Amino acid sequence: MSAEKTRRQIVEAADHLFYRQGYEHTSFADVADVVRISRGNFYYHFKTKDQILDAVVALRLANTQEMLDRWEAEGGSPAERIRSFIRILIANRAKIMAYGCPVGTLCAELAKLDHVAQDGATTIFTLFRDWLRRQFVLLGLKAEADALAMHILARSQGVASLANAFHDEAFIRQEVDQMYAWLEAQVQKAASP
Amino acid sequence: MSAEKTRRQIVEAADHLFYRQGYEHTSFADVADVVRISRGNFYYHFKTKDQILDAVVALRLANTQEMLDRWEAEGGSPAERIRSFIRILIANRAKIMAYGCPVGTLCAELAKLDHVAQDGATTIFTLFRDWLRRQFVLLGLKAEADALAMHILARSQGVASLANAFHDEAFIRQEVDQMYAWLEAQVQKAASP
DNA sequence: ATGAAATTAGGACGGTTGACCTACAGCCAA
DNA sequence: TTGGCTGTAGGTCAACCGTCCTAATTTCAT
Repeated sequence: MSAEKTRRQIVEAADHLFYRQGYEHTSFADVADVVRISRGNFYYHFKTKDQILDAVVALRLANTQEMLDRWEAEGGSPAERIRSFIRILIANRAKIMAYGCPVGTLCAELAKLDHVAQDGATTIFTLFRDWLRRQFVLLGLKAEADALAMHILARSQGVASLANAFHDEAFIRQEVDQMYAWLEAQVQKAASP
Repeated sequence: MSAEKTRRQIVEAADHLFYRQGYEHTSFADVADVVRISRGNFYYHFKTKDQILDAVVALRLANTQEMLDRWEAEGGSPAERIRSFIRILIANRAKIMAYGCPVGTLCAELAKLDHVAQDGATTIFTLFRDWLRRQFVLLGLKAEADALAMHILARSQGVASLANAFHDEAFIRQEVDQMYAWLEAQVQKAASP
């Protein structure tokens, strides 16, 4: 098996486990067991646990960027693209209820560990933030675009947090509907100056 | 020193450390160092780490209930009481930016650990939820009261989450102002049926 | 004052962790 | 065939974890 393939398997397994169990609670052995390799082989690809985390963050950054690019390429209106973002809560509702938001929970954990990769994790948020801001600018809400982006990002985080705590799917749908309505109101506001 | 006092010191130190470092990342030795007692003495008061967590959750429940009771006793309007809740974000902004929301981050961590005390931590949320619901009922919004309570709880969680990730105080103030405005709109809606 | 009970100190225990090392198998160019 | 390089296996290591035990000290009722 090629080194590149093994490395990718490690990172993907770590990504999965970090999301479900948290970074600290996941050991080398956990990841090695999933990939079915020895701990020694593991060490060949990654010298430290921090290096795995860096690779996982890089993977999530790439996956996020790819998703945002795809939404942009699909050619809908800015409003429809923002709805795609909101729709994540519905599409991933099962995982969110079980493990929370992958980005939010990782940032929170690294903040408590005072980990060096903290900024890297926050960069995933920044990807969403800048992308959303751009959509609001396209909607003609240039002055408030960043605040609107942060607002909807915060709403999503809040929904994920409580959905995780209460395991309440109806709550997710209810809040998502409100976010759609809120977005529609912003679109209207932009249309009538 | 009385056993009760030592025990209280342990629980308060653990409460503090669990908030700043997380539950798993905090060891017996960490807590013992803060309280300045031996690990052996520690064991006299708490047999397992889970027992400490239970005590910490109980302490937070009691403190939360006491705060809510105080707000209720202060005799303001229901709207003013809800504003007291929103104001937490401002009052605790420094800690929130550094460590996130104490309730939300604990629930998220315990969910990932699949810990038995998970439900206990969620109960703290329930305290806020029921209290807020009661305030909205008093405002005359009985039918939507629970949804409104969950909504504002989610907004708070979202603000805490992003404030923690971005360490952005201006964002907190901005969102808090919007929450005040949102509350005012709910009050108006209740007044004009 | 004295003995019993409550409280504290300090260390020992298995077990797990991240980190590290060496040995070896497969491969490919010389 | 040889020898170097890549990739894998398995084991070792010190450090730390939660847990547990015992002895010493303090407290307090009698």
